[in-house]
Amino acid sequence: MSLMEGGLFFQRVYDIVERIPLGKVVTYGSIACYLGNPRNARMVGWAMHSCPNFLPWHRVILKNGKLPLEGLMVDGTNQKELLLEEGVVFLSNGFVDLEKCLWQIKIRL
DNA sequence: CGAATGACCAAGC
DNA sequence: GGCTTGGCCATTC
Repeated sequence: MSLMEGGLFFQRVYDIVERIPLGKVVTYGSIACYLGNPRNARMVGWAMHSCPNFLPWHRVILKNGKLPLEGLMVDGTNQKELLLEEGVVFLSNGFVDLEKCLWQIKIRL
């Protein structure tokens, strides 16, 4: 609310990201779709770029299961390491196993 | 207010 | 399987 109040969408995105269960992941497209605009995935990504550090930002990935910031260090660690600690399953190609770990958003606004 | 930006997505090669 | 192109639309400058 007080932080980055300029974007209403951003606030919505943060609200959802904050509720992602441990060991689960969500795609940018899913969030955008849940917010009403399936094509807003790009905006969701931008929202995450400015997301507060207390959010589980590492649980938000690309729709094909790939990590957006794979290899890059964020806050002392990388996204894959954080997900592995939570028990997220990775395939041999380095992508997240969406079949097992994709979280279907079932919360009410 | 017009132009640029972006941690995306789908389609095509 | 990977790289390129076009489209999308709220936020920023």
